[in-house]
Amino acid sequence: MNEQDFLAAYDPRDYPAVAVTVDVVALTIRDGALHLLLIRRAAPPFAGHWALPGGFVRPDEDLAAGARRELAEETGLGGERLRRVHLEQLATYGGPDRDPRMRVVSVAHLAFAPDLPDPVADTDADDATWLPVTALTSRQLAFDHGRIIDDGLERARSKLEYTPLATRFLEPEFTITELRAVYETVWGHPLHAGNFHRKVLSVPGFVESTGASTERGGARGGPRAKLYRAGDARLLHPALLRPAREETVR
Amino acid sequence: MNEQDFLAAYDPRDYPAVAVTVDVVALTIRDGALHLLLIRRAAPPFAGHWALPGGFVRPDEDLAAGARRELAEETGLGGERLRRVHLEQLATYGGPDRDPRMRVVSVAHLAFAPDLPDPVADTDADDATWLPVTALTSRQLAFDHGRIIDDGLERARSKLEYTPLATRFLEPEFTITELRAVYETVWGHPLHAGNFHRKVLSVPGFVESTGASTERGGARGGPRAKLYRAGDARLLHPALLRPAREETVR
DNA sequence: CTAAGTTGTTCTCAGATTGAGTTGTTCTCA
DNA sequence: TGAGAACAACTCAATCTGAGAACAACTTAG
Repeated sequence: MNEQDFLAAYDPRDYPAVAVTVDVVALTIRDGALHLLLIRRAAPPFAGHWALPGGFVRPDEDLAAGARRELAEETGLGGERLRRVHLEQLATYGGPDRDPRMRVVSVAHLAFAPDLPDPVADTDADDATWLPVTALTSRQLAFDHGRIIDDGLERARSKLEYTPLATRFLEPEFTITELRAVYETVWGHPLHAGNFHRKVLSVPGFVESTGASTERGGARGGPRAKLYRAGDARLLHPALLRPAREETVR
Repeated sequence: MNEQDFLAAYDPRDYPAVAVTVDVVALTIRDGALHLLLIRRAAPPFAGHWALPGGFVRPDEDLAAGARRELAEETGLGGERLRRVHLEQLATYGGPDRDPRMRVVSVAHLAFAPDLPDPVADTDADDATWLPVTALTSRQLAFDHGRIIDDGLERARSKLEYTPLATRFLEPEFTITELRAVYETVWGHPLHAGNFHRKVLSVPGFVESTGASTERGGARGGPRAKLYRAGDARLLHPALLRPAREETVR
């Protein structure tokens, strides 16, 4: 039987309930480290554990809209700054036993945000914070959120290779060094400054010059850096590949 | 309110019903052209239109298991040959008005299969066939399946760049020329035979030699080709990039 | 059986891209 | 004022890529 035949004869109330939620893996860079927005659960199951921000999709909203709403609620963000956050669908997690209470199919999303203020104290009991991704063990995480986060991090690392989305971690105007810092913290290892510079400027549409420079030199000296903004490319051609990790063959 | 609080106070029967289905974009190569498994709808809505194979997720099954089951039902495939089909999650489509009857959230999957027999006549009224992807206009497709197919094709094209999954379109033993033909039909343009050969053999873990050769030369002459099987790499390093299309910047 | 044409595989070579290091200059801090 | 930092540009060798040629092993047509 296929989907449509089934639906034709289907009374929703007769069927085992499935809940559809959206969850968000929201990443940002603070103090040179990759951080993740998490919520501390007050109630069981998994009381005291960390969980991804998320909730039910509302009847009138799109999945992406739901994810953006959840992000807005949890960060207190709105308007222009919310619109600048990159949001994409990550994957959907729907194993029968993800949640002990009922079947929950969760459409996970991935967000890249510039450094944001600490989440506002929400009306509900749970508290939200940005946590460094290195500070997490999967034991401290609710449900299968450890797995979702791992998938999100891997997706983020590979997205930086072939899209200009690294710019979404920064303010609209940035220096090449700031952009390199994004790559270094997401990929977790240092890059050659000169080669990175050359590459970024040579990929068409990655960045465009604003003509201006920073007001001051670097914190510990050095000349003022030129400022750039994101270009109009959606994809990087050629890509900016991360150096092969030792074990290319496994 | 977040997901977990909500669920704690939640009685499924009170909530607007959401149906969760899995759909499959199944691709194969027949006679040198990329084909897609489609089902002709008998009943409205979209009677007479083509639709992706799919159906409800069962209470006890995983999303991936549901997709594989749908694929098995529609192709009549089982056992070893079904296991060899590559299946991955594509994306989830859940706009409020996708289906005129009720809210349906559909988790689309993408499958790569070697050339398969024509689908068996199923018990239900609709008939299933492999159709060349070029023969489709979005008008002839039900729901938002045109969009899903487009996303699947683009994903397939890019997966060939950085994974060895092109081998999943072939039998377990294949020649380099057959592998090149997969790339050419999925990407839609010819590749340089010599360079392709060099590249495939130089990427660690892409293919390994069986030591054997084909029984006969090509249909119109030429030497026997060496046979290879898929190697153990999950990712191609370095990737096999498709030639940049003219408009890299848009 | 032979000739003509096709194809798998390996080379060659020029051009582009990459990795690594150097240089020069501008700036901050002590 | 001097020392150190860091932006930006450059150099050079190693590698990778695109394009084409060579050649032997095969096919079919005649």
